[in-house]
Amino acid sequence: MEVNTDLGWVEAAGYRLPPDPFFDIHKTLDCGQCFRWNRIAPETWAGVAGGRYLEIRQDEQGVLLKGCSKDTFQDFWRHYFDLDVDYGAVEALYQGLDPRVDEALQFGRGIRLLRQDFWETLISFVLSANNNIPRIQGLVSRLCEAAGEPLGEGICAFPEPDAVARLTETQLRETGMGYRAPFIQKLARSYAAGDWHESGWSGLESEAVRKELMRLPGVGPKVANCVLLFGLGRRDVFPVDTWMKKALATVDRDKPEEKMLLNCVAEGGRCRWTGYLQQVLFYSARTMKWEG
DNA sequence: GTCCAGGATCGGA
DNA sequence: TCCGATCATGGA
Repeated sequence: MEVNTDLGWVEAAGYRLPPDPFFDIHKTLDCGQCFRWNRIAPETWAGVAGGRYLEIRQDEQGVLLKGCSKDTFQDFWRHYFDLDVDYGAVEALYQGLDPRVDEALQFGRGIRLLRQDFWETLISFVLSANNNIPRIQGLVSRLCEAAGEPLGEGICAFPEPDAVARLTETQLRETGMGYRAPFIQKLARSYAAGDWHESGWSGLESEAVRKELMRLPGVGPKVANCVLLFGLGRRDVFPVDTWMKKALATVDRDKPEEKMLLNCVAEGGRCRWTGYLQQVLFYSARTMKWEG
């Protein structure tokens, strides 16, 4: 018997996915994991990934990938949106362990961890250092305009390593990236030259890959974890940024019911899906401006 | 004017 | 190993 692995179906307007509480495109695209999606209407986002432009809409009928064929969905977007992972089961791993975690899980329900391109994720998160999300989006956008392949109507793909390597430091600084320009230039030159490649890390544990990433210019502990989580599909890492520090500062370390947060940050707290927990906590902390 | 943003790097203790 | 100063930029 043939197994039907279709997740949705083709309509005149594009590819349709039925309503799913564990796929909210607004939370997914607005939770700080990606920088190339813009909300162009209350229900619609436009973005570029893998050299493809997409408009995606969510309403009572579910999610619509506009103008998307079945093949394009199966070949690319299905994997990009991580649609073969059961996020209900992931959420269940952390329910009932900590009141603050429960709140964040409910608030962030619908977030999916995107499987983004490694090179784009690396550059984007090096630019993210000591920066805010709207400004990071602007930097990435201007870098794409400066060196990315045009896709039409002022839309450009994320630039290939050699295209970035061809930019002068002055051209890089014109995007507004400031002191991060030398980092980006060194990364592009070494990567384009084939000095290193992420395929060499496929057999390594996440902690070992993290050490390799941290040898690269502009990559510290936090950026390395974000690249692992969003660009290498490693879900067993827990990036700690300023928002996470604010959230953690409100934890009463003497309350055993709030140990979950601390355990996930601690070395011994690593588990297969702690990256998802981190993401819903980050989304809650940033959106609701957790202070204490 | 000061503070902050999905921090990293550097020099010195 | 750990700590503080410094690093562009722009919005609040």
